[in-house]
Amino acid sequence: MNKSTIYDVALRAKVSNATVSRALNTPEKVKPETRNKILAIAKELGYKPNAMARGLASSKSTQVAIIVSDLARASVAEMVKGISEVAESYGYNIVLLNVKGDEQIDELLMDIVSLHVDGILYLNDELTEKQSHLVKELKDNYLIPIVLVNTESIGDDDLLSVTIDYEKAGYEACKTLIQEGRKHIVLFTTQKRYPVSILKEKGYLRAIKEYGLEELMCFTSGNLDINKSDIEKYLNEHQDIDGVIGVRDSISIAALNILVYKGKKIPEDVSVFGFQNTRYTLLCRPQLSTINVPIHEIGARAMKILTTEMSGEVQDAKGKVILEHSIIKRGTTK
Amino acid sequence: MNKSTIYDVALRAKVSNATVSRALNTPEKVKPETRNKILAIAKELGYKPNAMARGLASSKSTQVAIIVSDLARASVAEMVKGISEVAESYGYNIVLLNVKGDEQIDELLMDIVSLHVDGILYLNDELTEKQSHLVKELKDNYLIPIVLVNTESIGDDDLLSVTIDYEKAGYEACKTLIQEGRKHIVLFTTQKRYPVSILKEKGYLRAIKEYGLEELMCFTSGNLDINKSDIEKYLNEHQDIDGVIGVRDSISIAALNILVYKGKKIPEDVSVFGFQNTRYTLLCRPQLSTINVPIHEIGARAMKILTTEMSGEVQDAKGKVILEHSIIKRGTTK
DNA sequence: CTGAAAGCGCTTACAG
DNA sequence: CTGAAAGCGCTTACAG
Repeated sequence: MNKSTIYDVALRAKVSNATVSRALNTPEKVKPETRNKILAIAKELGYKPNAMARGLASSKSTQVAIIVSDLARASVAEMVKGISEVAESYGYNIVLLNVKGDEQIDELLMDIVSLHVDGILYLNDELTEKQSHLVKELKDNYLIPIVLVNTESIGDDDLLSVTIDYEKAGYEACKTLIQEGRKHIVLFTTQKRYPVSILKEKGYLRAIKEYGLEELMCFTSGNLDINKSDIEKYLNEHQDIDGVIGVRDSISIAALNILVYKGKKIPEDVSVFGFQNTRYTLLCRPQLSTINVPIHEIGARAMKILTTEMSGEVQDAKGKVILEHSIIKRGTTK
Repeated sequence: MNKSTIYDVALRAKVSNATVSRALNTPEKVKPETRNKILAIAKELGYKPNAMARGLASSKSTQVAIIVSDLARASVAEMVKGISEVAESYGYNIVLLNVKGDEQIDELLMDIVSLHVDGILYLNDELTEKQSHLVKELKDNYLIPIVLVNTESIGDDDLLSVTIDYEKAGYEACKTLIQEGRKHIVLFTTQKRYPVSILKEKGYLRAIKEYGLEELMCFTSGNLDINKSDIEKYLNEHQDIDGVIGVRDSISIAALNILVYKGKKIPEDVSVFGFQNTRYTLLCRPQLSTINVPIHEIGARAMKILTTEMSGEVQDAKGKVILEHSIIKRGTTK
């Protein structure tokens, strides 16, 4: 059993607990001699500051909440991994919170208030209007720094966000297929109206209109199993499709597989394009062409903004940071 | 700005803060009349108990640490999702911690001590001997409940674990292929010696020996990119392979794709079998036959053990809980 | 550079 | 059923 407190260290070092605290947190304020002695004793005693006590006294928890919708999705998991690595390097611990739709969002936010986290990374691309408003309220009422990650706020909720230009990405995805000579390009998107999906659609539509092609959008459930039948039905009714874009890699791959089963050659007969560059893209056959999202940069930037806000230096409570994405061509495009 | 404390509530309700605390935590100890009044005022004031203060006073953080190696792996992400849902239903918050090999494991554990989490879920199937020992030490020195999830301890570190019988699963996977008439069954496993991989290998070997077949094991890096060349090389050198088992779905799928590119028909020429039943299995072509791991049951059971240990009731500090797995046959087996 | 003291916001025996 | 009081383990002005 090993639970020494700051007093145990102070006692052994023959100093006050205040000095021990300083030796640990602001070493420059302590005479080197004293400091070294304290540090040695702390180590010897296996002293580990109690984060709760420290948090209570300093009103800083050194915890950041990460809010996700569905961690089982590769894009989400990969992003959380990237962000948590950055957060750890900043000395923050991650509290992982799951939003399941709009029902329990109130509880969730209450929970966060209780936790007194130093900041919130909201990386739920399935952000709804209700959530957007509540998050804004939370920020305003409790002055807690919040950054939306890989998504952006809805309407006039001017929340900070770090993301890529999904409209442009959608445009480029579509244009890539157009330039391959595709004439009948379908966009498989989500039934639910999420900000990011909508942006991708806009970009797709812009390219379609620019080149005078036909708009072809199919709204799938987003659920892996159900998607399949939605997509299958659509492709059966539209035999002339020669280009497919999915708003998620998983959707694109579902379509890819169906196309192959229908006897299409990829990419000879049909080009397929995804979004996010998840691991899925490497496990399908052929490997999926997609939009690459700079996960680590996004995570790093979001944490940077959060720390700046947390330090209370600059409070530019609005603004959107757009990072560069790139197009990755693999086997599903020519 | 909305930061009322327990005193604000007490003041308005004309009671002591102790009574407010009781009304919130042990309502049966407060007269209904008083209780309702307090609850109403608390709600009106938007009072949210400060988790750090509560934790400090009660020495219970209601936080559980989840330790993972690589959240970007589907099996890990899906498991974390399942477990965090269970933990949330128990009222615990999740602190997500990443182990990156053996280097920073000491820091990580120190961090956990500081955090004063109520329990630890160690769901790193890439568990090493060093980690196993340190975790055991942590448990013994700080009396903190720890459960290994989907993995098990090494050597004589008698840590609690909740997992499936991976030896049996390996045996069954191999036997499934044998019963399809396969004679040259290779096991693609990881170079690094993890407890779970080793169990799968044992099971594979048991079936191979039982039926007098040839042992064929190939040790891959575990890294998605590198795996591919390892596997490709192996398959080129062993043209007679008619059965493939991978210790992870992703490895099996990598092999599956290579086989198809080599002109093999799946499952006519070669059967392929995976482990874990991740989402990957639904996105490959054909869909992968695999061992299904009961994620939610594992999570639920692990949390149950943790809460029991945390309550200090039973302290059966050793023991292995084995849950039932199942075999899922899809398109990669006959 | 160091110490005494107050305070962070709760919980929990102890009395009554 | 309720209150006064001590205490959880730190931090941080304030003095010196």
